[in-house]
Amino acid sequence: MRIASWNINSVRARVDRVLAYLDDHQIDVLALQETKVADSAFPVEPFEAAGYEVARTGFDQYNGVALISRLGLSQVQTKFPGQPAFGKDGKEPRVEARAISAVCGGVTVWSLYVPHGRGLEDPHMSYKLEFLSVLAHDAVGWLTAAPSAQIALVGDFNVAPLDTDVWDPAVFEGKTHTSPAERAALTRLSQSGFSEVTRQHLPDERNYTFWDYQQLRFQRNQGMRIDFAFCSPALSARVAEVRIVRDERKGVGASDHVPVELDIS
DNA sequence: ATGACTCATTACATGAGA
Repeated sequence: MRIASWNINSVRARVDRVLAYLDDHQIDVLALQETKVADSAFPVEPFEAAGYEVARTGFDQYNGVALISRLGLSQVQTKFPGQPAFGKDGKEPRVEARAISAVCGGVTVWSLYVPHGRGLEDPHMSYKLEFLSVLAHDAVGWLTAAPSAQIALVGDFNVAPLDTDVWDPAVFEGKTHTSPAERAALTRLSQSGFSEVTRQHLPDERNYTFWDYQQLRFQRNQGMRIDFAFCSPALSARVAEVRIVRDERKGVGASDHVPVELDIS
């Protein structure tokens, strides 16, 4: 069984690329983030024509997550318990489309898009930390309830845990993604009993999953490692191989993130 | 030397991303 996660930065702009990727890489379950589309406009048909089922949640052009599976797709949830809401400038807070889960091939897969944070003092940062804190709390609860559960928490976590996960740590001083608070929030998730399997299998430094569109970041290999896969103990034991598909950053019309793939035995 | 990001939107400028 092969599970992949990919921040696609608009599924409509890249549906052909995703279809080609599913076929070329023989992906069984794909978790997408930043689909940037309302549910009513999601391109479900091309995926169904390729033999996949689709579950998605999206309200507008922001955020949006989806699961695409050819191993079944049941028990869909479009938020995790306690998932925090966000409202800017006094607007009514809303639980954004940043989490979706389903049971696919016997594994509960969560596609997660952690809030960006925007700035260390921005209200969006406390939202980000709360999002990760509640997620870690839920994760502990899921394992307590079912220690042998097969659960994968995959997605764009918007945190670079190590200095070697960015091309130049100095660039990020005073900014988001490398701050102690953000790193601590992600550490709490790794202390929940879940293991971050991409680091386990791919420990090499500067193995990035994102390169900004600006300033020739990809050509200069100035990237960030911010996409991860936290697996429950029973699922971690089945992870045979992990790949970061760097080639998907190449060419016209690439997302700024690349897929992360897990081979499950 | 050049020109320097991409996406979506009651679009032609703005918000968001990281």
